[in-house]
Amino acid sequence: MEGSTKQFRKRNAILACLQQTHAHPSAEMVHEMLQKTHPDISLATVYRNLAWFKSQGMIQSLGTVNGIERFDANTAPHVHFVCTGCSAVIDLPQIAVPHSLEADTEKYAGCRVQGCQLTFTGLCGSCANS
Amino acid sequence: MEGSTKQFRKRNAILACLQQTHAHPSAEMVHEMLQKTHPDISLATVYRNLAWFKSQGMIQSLGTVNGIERFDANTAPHVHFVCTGCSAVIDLPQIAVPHSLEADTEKYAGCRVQGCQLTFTGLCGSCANS
DNA sequence: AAGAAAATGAGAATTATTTGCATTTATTTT
DNA sequence: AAAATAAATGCAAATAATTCTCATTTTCTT
Repeated sequence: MEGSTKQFRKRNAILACLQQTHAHPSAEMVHEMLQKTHPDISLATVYRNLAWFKSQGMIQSLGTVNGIERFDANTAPHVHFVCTGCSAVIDLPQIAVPHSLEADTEKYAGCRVQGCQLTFTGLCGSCANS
Repeated sequence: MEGSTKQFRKRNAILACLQQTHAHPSAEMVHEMLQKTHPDISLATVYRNLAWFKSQGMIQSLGTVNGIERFDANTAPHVHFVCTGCSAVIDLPQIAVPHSLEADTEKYAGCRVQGCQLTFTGLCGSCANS
């Protein structure tokens, strides 16, 4: 056997695309980025595979920005900044949500916390100067 | 003149509806809640007025839960918990995002922060026991 | 009361996303 | 290695939340 060299070529391309960018792309952005190397990939396949990776916990969704869902291959919890001008999403790996807030949430809401998302909004550097 | 008693009756009803609930309703939930008192209100009017209140900064959007936008009459920044089981949204007024994180964000992302949203996800009390 | 402006209802239009189904590609079995 | 099975894909149609158009009604101004 020669390994899994050719398995799931398009699926792999979609995941690789997400892993190689920091743009937190939408399905359509992923589709467009793949046009160069995989011009025959269908938008439905991109949607299907993003949903599949998400269900497997291999990627995460940031929710929607302007009604469009954005994805991130980095599944570790981390903070984001979303620009209301250009819809860019920027990672903030330097910032952490204090652990104690999770315990407080479980206490006050009587719930079991599984995830956490902190998003700052505003104008990015370029949009602030224009 | 007898005041503004009858002005914008439906618009007012929509805002009052949002202010009287802690359910963080969607447009359709607002429409349904209003059926009892305003059975002739149209869903388009609910959407239109929610968008208008939002543009005026009188309400805020929590973003989408399961692809559906949810609204909150409380415009003060506060933390939310979203149940992945029943899509309920719970306020956590007891919890605050440390102020320093905003300054850190501006520093690391080179941006101007205008808003902040912290959302915990997981299972609410009822959904955890089922 | 008349005229201007704003709000509304009804349904069509829009748009991101999902789905059905026939076909292609990969994996397993013999 | 060929046949049989399972998974992945493309295409186009279907969904579903939201927005928009336009004729009508309500409210505000004068």
